Amino acid sequence: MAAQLTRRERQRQNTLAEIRAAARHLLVTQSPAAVTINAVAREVGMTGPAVYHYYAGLDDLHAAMTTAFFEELAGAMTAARDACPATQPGRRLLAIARAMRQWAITHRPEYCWLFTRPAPPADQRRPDSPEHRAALGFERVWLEEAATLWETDPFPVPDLDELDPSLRKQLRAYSATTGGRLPPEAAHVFLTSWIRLDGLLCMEVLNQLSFAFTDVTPLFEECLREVATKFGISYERPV
Amino acid sequence: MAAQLTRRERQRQNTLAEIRAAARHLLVTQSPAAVTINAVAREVGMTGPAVYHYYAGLDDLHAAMTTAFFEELAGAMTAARDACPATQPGRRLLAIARAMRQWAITHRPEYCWLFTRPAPPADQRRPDSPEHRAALGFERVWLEEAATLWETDPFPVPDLDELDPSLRKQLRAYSATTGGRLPPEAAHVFLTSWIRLDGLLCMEVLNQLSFAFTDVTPLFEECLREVATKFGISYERPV
DNA sequence: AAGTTTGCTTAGAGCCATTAAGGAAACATA
DNA sequence: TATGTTTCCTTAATGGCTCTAAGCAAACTT
Repeated sequence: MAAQLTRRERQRQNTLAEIRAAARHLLVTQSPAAVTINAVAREVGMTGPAVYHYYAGLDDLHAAMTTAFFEELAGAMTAARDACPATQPGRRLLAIARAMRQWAITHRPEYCWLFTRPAPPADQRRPDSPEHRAALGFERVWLEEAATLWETDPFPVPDLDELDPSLRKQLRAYSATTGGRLPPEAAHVFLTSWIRLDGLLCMEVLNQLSFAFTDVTPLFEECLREVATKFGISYERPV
Repeated sequence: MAAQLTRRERQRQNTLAEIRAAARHLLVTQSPAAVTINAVAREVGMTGPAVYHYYAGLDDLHAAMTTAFFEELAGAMTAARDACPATQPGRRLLAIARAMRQWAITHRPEYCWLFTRPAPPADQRRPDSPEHRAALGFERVWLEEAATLWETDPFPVPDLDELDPSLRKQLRAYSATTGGRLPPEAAHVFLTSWIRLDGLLCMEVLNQLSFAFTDVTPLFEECLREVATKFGISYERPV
């Protein structure tokens, strides 16, 4: 399909990627604040205003970075998933979680970027922006596998009637967004597991655990073991 | 003790506080990026360079904000704690956790600020900076109460020998920093509980849960119930 | 009453984002 | 091949930012 592009269009795509790479390089080697139009321009050997021919402004460049990071992260997760047989969604789920942390700690600035980017409240987002679509694609990897697990080998769920009414309502709403693949009570297990894993990861990459921990891996594996229990799958040590 | 200060020194303290207030106002009403020396100066009716007579620069002002936020948060937690009798550390622990979330969601920009401020790795911090001392004071509220609970009514702990060796080592090191008030196995319960509560809070304030939840309160209370179980204390509904 | 400290001012260097205007090269077309 | 158009990039300029330097005036000290 690249061959279908004209020479000019290919050049343009190259430059777009080069600019993104320069921006990422600045993020990783310096800081989020160092990702400026001018600094990026210097990095690729242009003047500042030239960058505006490729990205509409700083916000647009930032959004492109976010999109690229989400896609790369989701790619790492699906790759790890596909290394396990599709007949074992439990193992796949663990593989996905581990790949996610692996990407997060080997690309800490990028993961922090994703986490701390100013996320507007749900009611004022552009659901069709590439950024949002990439974020959805990322979320869906874990969701899809949990749904498959639920369908092939249902895990124990809490009694809906014993949950807080407000929570029940929210779970029903979320269940609907999965097209009913996960009923509300299964969504509860799914979401709380997700929150525990991602909450831990969030604290780790944001350096909020260094007051007590130098290596969070065993903590993550412990968390994973508990999540495995919740999902009714057997925990296996990482290879 | 305020009376012991000269008139000038009192004026100076007033201006320092006024500048901090203006900075906070900008943070809350605009964004973290809006907290600039010039904008703050405008807010208090000075020119930019005048602010440098009060704070050494933007970083210094930011650090002062962080310190003030930590102190206010710790204050809210101790106040809630002291509303419960000291003879019931379990109830106090719950009160502290709820006060922490309450402050976090009523002062969301400030809590995000604390969480996402670029925290340098543990090995390159100034342990005697006001910022660091305030952060310690905040952490200690929860720690002290857990230690008291442990001393008066020890909670169930995991077998140290069954923990990952690396984790064991880290727990021992952390236990030492508590002056031995919490042995390593109790520190494990303490730290994992902390991480679950704070991890959830982190995701909430960073808007990472809005894809599924509009009201995180029942989720937090569920989490608190599990934490209560871990600590062997009775969960009680919030008043 | 004179000297010192303090609190502010303006001026200025050097970043930054962004827009406007224009030149040169590449491409398309007559 | 000559002409027109699109594309890429430039410089210039506006205005915001951090921060330093120099200096004035009021307030304190002696």
